[in-house]
Amino acid sequence: MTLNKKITIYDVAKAAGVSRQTVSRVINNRPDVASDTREKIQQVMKEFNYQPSAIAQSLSRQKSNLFGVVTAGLDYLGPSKTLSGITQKAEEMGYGLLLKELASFTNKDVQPLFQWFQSHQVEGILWAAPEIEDNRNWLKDLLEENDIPIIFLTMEKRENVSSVSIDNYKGGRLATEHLIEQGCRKIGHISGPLEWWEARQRKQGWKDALTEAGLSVSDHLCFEGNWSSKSGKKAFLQMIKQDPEIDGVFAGNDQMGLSVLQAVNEMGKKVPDDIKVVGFDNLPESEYFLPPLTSVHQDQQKAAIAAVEELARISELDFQGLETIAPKTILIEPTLIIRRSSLNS
Amino acid sequence: MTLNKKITIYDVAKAAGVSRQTVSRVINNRPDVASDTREKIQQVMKEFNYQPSAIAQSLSRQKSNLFGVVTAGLDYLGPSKTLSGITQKAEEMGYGLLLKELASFTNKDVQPLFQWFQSHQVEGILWAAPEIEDNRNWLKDLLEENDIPIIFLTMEKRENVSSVSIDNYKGGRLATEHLIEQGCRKIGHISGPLEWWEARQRKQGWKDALTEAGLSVSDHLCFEGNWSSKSGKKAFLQMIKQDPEIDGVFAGNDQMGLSVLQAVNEMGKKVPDDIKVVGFDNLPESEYFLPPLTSVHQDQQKAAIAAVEELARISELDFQGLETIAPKTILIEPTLIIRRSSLNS
DNA sequence: TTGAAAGCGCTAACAA
DNA sequence: TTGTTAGCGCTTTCAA
Repeated sequence: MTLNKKITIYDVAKAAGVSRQTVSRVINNRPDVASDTREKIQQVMKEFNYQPSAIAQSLSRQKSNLFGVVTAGLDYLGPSKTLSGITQKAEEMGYGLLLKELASFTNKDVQPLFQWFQSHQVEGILWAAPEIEDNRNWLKDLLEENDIPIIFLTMEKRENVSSVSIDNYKGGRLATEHLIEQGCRKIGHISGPLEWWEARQRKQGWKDALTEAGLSVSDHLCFEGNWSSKSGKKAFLQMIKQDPEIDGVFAGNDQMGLSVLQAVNEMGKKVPDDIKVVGFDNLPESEYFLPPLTSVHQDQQKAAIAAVEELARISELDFQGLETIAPKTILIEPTLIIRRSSLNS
Repeated sequence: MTLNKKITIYDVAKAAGVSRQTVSRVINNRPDVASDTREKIQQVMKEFNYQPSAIAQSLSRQKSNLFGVVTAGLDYLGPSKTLSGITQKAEEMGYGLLLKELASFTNKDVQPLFQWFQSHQVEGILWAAPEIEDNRNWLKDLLEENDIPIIFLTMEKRENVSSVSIDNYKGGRLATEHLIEQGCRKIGHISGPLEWWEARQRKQGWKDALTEAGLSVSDHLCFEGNWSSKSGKKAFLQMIKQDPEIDGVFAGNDQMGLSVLQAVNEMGKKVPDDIKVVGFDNLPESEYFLPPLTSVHQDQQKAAIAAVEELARISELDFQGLETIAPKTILIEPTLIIRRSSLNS
């Protein structure tokens, strides 16, 4: 009893000797069906291996049970961890996912994307691509034109939009304050690309921590990388040339932190004795660097879960026509994982 | 002219003073519309910001333009690189993607998943989760029951199923042969979990390379890890205890390779002078390990692209009712990236 | 507890 | 070149 023709509700109804509506009631677990009728129908459905068409249901109910997800840079660890959290939570809550990956981080032509989602009747959109440069400029237009609930992961707080972000500023402070506690007095920062909001936040955290501790924050203490190990090394070499007395480095991510470890080693100096290093992201491998790298841990999974929950809440209310949903900004706190690279021996 | 009520083809037709059919023709770029009629309609569509409902189109055409994607372990690098390739290529070819992530690698209850995809009328399925243990046991049942075209990424060759895989066996050989060339005579292997097909393949490549070179392949030369740096270190320590004369290690991935570097260092020995190391995966960071790690590079992007192309081909033919599509197994060749960890100084 | 009729938004087949 | 008629597979009234 397989394939050939697609089984429809009509086939089931006919075989069970009832009307399509009654079958529909069974599908939707309505109470108003005689129990023997129900059983009969269920049996036929099983026998035919019947699957109601989600498409027909969506059309009829005007409800798709689908969320749209926008990601970018899936070959990076952060975005895919976030996506993983989204898939798990969405599954748990019974939502399907339509996935789009931006071709580039700075893609600004988001119109087609929204139209596509709209035409597929998604009930909400999870925007899980990082905020870079002015790649949120379309937001104001969007808010007027678009009536699909949307939630952003990782972006600057805005009053009229819901978002869930890791507190990168806090992370920057945690890292820097720790280095200060460990006795560092000249703490450099290798930032991510400053078009990234996250990179700017981390840098600001570094800056404020230094200022509060009464330490100097001159420009030649911060160099910009592009997240890659290669760029981190280059930035570090420039930095150490400008100021050979640097005794602490806060790297914008672990990859750049890794290359600092390498560069220090090649200079014939020692981490942590001569220079202490802290990274960001807490890669699984960081524990195995030489020496193991202290790092700021951000729980992207947690952020993703919060985002899905909030979106479900919003879209549910939206569906019921309650328009008065106040946008909400959720911040997730990072934590510092301390390892040898930053500790006095 | 935004939102409020959803604009349908009917609204457009009325406003343009034509029938819905004619509008439909314009939507689908049919030639048989007078050019002034077409312009008029297009203008109305623009004015109303009209978007045809993909759901209604799917139902009517019996064609969704959607592929289903199954992934697992998105927080690992491999699966997300693969997924990234899939999204890019699918986008390029005009397919949307419905995404599901398996809760665990060894999930065997795939029935609901298939039913869900089926109910959404996906035109094909990309199975991008690794083959582990007997998590392909459902294949035989599936092939009978399921009529959706499906293509697997990374699995053992099977006559009746299409798949695209990296040639892991070849990768294992490349790594090992390279170590032999560099003069190693006692080459150990730290494998991934042997329930993984990929891990078994890499190991077999190692074994065969040794055998062909006339080197011994005793059991205490291979230990099993679980891909993590931690497990790699443990495996290496066991190995070196059993046979202190080991002068080369082929690690099943770069993470485990990394911890071998660490462990050797802690023993007071040197890589590559005392022990040479090769990894697998060629992580971006591997270039910055101490010393930089030689590694087998697998182009998952390429595999993903091939898979999408093949699936599109199959599903297209399938849609036309041509049932005679011979399953195809595509193998992608890995390459060896040579760095200091394996070179004579 | 069940069924008939209408409709979700669109397209295919046929006529005009 | 355009319109009419019938669906696609299901759900939602409303009536029986």
